[in-house]
Amino acid sequence: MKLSNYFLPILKENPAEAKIKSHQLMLRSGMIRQSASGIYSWLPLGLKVLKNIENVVRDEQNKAGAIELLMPTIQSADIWKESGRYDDYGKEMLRINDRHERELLYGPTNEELITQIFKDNVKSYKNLPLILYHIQWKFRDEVRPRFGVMRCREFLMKDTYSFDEDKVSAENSYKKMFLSYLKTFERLELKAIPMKAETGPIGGDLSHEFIILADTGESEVFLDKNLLNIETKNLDYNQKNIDKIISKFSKYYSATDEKHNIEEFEKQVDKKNQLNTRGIEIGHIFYFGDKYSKSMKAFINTKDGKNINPQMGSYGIGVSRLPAAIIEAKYNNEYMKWPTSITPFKVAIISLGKNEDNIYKKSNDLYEFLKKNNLDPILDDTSENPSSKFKNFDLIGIPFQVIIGSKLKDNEYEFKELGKDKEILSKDQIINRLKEIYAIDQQS
RNA sequence: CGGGGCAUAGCGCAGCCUGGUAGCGCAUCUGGUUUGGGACCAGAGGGUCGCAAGUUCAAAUCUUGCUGCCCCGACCA
Repeated sequence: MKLSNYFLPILKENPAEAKIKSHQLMLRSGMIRQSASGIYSWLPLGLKVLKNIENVVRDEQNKAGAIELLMPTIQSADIWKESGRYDDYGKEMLRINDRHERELLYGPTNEELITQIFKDNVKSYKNLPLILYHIQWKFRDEVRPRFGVMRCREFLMKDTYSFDEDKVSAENSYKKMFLSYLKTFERLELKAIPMKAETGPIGGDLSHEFIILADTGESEVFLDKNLLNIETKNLDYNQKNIDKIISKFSKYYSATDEKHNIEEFEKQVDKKNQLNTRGIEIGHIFYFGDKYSKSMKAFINTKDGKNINPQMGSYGIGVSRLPAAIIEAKYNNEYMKWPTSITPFKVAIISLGKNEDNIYKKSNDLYEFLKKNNLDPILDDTSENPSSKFKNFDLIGIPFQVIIGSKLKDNEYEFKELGKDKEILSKDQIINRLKEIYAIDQQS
């Protein structure tokens, strides 16, 4: 992409309404714009990040054996009456009437609809376990939307639903998702800590929140510092592995303020390892048994000819919250640096030349070359001042820059990884370097 | 929903107290100079001052009502 043809409305100053750094940065770097309280448009740069995150999440779901489908945003009130949640959900649910005065709603979650789909189409234990998911927009009429896309009303969520014949099998599905979440957040370069959680309106008896530590987080958390050192790289989806990693995490104390128990905390955790800080919830998993399958009368036949309600779980990741969460976790007050797995462009070429001079031509050649090699570059071909270009690219956080100016010889390119020193490289060296970086990333 | 605040050009703000028909910086457009860390000169465009009513010869400014947005709390991916 050439910047002169792109849509990247950058703001030099922080809009007054943005109070936390992720919100400020997302507005300033032209990622999002607010259209109403808690409702946002995603501009091209923000959309690229969002889509890239979505793809990482999707890839890990697929690897865990979940199968993607797509349910609508608008649902009929009928199924919610059946499960009993039409009244329970209260004002947070956006209710709509159509022209025939039929009651509809903008889905805040999809347990009812997926159970309906399941019950209409699955009858046998032979089809279990079954794990289905979708990535779709949700609406929750929050009492107080705030912090940009962090707590907004319309948001993109990945929600997965598992169906199993019995509790043991259901717990395996739960553990699979547990692992999948660790791997997903690892790829997003986030240190996510699973914590035992309240089940809330979804109900059930087993639940974990995945929380990243950040001063601006909405919940207070208490944990053992040892949790921060648990290695989550290169985990496979085999049962041994899953049990091992889960037991590692369960060994140490962690809780949100809701579940926090001071006595246990003091007893279990050495003074020097006690950490009391704030966190952002980026994922939440639940096992809730037959809560929905029972109320909505979903049955399957077992091997010995009985009819039973399947055991269910649901698993959410706040996809549209993640760009903000990643900024909160990674922005160091000087520059933003996107993880290579989700960066909106793989490399920025900053041309300091004028239209049609040699520097411009050299920049353009490199641009075409990188493009051919699938290294999705963005070329700043505008006639802005150099300093303004540097500031803008530091702001939008593309992790690698190639700067081309008059100081360099013909086959010299200034290569810079954000936060590190400049190097002078040749064209081939740049390609090789970038291919290495991004290929390694794709393998994980 | 309770408490607090704000609303003037795309963004950041001044003007309001003491009423006289709107201004600054950045951004945008034109011409020229400049080009390695937010440049310079000259010119230009852009606002029914959130909406409505009232007071007044006259309202961005005073009064009342409404709406929107932000912050703190209870709720959540």
